Amino acid sequence: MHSTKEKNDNNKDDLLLRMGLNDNKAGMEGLDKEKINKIIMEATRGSKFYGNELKKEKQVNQRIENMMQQKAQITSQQLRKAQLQVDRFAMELEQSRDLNNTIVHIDMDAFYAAVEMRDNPELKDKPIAVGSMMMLSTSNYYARRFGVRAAMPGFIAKRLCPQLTIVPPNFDKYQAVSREVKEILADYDPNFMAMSLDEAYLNITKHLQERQNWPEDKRKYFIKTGNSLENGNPFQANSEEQNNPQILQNAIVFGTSAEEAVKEIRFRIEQKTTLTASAGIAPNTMLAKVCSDKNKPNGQYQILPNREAVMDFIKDLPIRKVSGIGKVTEKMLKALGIITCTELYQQRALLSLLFSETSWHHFLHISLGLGSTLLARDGDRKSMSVERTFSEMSKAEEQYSLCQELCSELAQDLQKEGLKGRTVTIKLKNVNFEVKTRASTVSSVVSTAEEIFAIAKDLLRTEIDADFPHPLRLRLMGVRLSSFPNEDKKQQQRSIIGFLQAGNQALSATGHMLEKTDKDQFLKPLEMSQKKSFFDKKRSERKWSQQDTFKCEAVDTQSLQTSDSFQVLKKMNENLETSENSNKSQIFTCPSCFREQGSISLEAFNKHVDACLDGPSINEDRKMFSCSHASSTEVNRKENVHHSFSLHEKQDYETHQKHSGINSVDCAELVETKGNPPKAESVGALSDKHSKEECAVFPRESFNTEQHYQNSFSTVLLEDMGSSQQESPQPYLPEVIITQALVCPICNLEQKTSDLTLFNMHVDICLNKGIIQELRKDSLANQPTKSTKSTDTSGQVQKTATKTKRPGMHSSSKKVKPNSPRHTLDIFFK
DNA sequence: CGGATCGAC
DNA sequence: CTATGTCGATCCG
Repeated sequence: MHSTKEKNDNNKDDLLLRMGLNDNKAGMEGLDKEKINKIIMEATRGSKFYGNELKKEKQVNQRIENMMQQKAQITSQQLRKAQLQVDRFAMELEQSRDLNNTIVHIDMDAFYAAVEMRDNPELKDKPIAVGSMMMLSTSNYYARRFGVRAAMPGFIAKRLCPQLTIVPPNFDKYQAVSREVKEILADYDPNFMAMSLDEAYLNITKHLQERQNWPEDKRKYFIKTGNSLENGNPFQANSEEQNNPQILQNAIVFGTSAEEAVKEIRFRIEQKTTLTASAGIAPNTMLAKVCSDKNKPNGQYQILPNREAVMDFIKDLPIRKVSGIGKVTEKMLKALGIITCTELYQQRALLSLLFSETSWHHFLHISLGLGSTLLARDGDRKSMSVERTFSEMSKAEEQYSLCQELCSELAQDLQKEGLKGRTVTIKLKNVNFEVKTRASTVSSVVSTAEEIFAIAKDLLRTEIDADFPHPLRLRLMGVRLSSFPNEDKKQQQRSIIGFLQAGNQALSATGHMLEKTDKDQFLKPLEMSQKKSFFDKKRSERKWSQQDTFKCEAVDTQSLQTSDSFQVLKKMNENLETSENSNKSQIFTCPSCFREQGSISLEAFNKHVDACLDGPSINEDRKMFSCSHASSTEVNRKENVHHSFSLHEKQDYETHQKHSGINSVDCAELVETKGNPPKAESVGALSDKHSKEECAVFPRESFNTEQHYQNSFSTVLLEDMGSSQQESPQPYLPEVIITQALVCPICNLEQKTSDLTLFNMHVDICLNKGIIQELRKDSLANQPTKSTKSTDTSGQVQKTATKTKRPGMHSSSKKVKPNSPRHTLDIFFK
């Protein structure tokens, strides 16, 4: 449809505008976006690859359509309810916000290409890429002006930029350089986490503390003006850095701030390797990563450790920039009108109904600017594999022998790490780019080439037979081994600890444990798998995941007018304080109708709340939510706990990278050179954010054959903070917008926010500061029994309709064991 | 557990 | 001619 297209284009432009990317710097050599797209299209159209891309695109579109149907069935009550639940969780997250760490993300600029240019002067001032005709790992900024990107096949890059020099990768060299860089990084955080050869996270919190007392000497570095830097002072061109560090003669003194420390790191890297790096400084890894992208190349950016700064940064941030949000997720969320983090936050209730628990939790973290503050050493390897692409192979005999070869290679790699596993998986990709995997698990571990091949061969044979009389026309084959046994001793220990922690988490569910809710910590259910069978586990997870936990939790300040909120909260707190055990008689005030419910059991109270919520006579004026994502209170600083892990670098990964052909797409590079004009060369930069954005091979239009979704959605993009959340079969009531200043009744300070949610959070925190700790201990002490609540729950409430299947909703791994009523209350009062 | 898919580098 | 390789995680059946 015509209008559809227009809308999309507008959205895109808008996005680009917000990202500050939509200017094509004219005058420089290079291509504009249209030309790039055209060339790529021509090179692509009609190829098998393209056909498969279209097919995949259709599947994604289908998923979106399903999602939209589900969305259409959601009632306003369900949504309201979800809102309460989600906001309760958001509140917990807010309280667990930890701003006390200084996390740095270091990212070498166009790493492989930069190394090649450094070591071969011929390549200076030329567009180059590292890789092969088949696939490029990275390109320099010059080449990027022509649309040449990482993850692009070389032959297409050549069409975009005929002068392009493609140099084959020298992984050994990159590794050596990487080691040099890591030596520097270790000075600032011995436990830093290397993500690849060119990227690492550091927690420099401790370093900064010590650094405060350092004499100038220890922060003083001499500028090397040796041969390698014949062009003069490497720092000279950088106006930004010129001010701060004191430059005296040939030395620079860096300050004691985080920003200065990171400048020092980058300075030392450049001095040592003649390569530049970019960096991001923030209170958590998620933000640091995004930051490092902001002033790339050769720049840095800091988000100051206060909530306001974080929220400000997050506000217009396109979700796609966040690690973990890929092409598909971006598209699905876009279908819901979500592009920025603010929009992601605004739709949180809906998302909780449409996505799995892990997914919407992740989304909520992102939209609140939360992330991991720990650099957890990554655990033991879970699988090892080999795969290879080749020109079409149709003879079964060749296929078997190739399979055998792969098994041998795999066995070799396995031997290096002394690994044995029980599951063998083969991967096949045919000439149409369709991928299949077939797995088989045996009862005892295998590791030799012969053992693995015996299993892989059977799997392969089955596939060949299945297609008989036709041969398999393959372009890729792979073999993987997984299901490694648990390392006995340690594993058992960990298993016990893990179990206890899981218990704690389920019980306390308060800030304490929640600080770990980042992606990294989310997972790790492995301990449980020993106790229960897989299916047992799944079953019990499902059982507890949803409905059960709902009732009393629905009580939430969010839904209340501020004054009422305070009253109710206070009252409930009093009740809690005085009543020893939950299920006895207590006095509750219904957050929906605001009537005291007298001395009733929790179940009864829950029933009442449900009735109130579900019933027709809902207090329609009730404030749902204001959307502002803006600043608010400075809150709840946690103690600075320093976790130290043993040094761990991802050597495995890198080693593998090394002796496999062209891999490791340098996806990290790219992007917006606009806001901050790059120093030397490299201007222009075509819009896309390459690291992501489907490695940009295809013009968006080419695959978007069915964009009509965009229009069929009733979702309304919010123009300002007060507008309704979204349209649904039963549209929402307009929200009440609080215009007057909000003054916290506890601390008496005016809160600079018009966002009720945030204000309520503040009040809650003020109110409960002291009490919470006690409640936590309390709840831990009183291990709740499972109580009658679940039956109670099943008795009424939703159940039907939309509860079908949303994209997954395990209460994955760890959490949410049965919540006792007592516990639920506990959660509520934080 | 098996298979497909996503995402990162 | 010519569109990677390796790993971890999630979700669904």
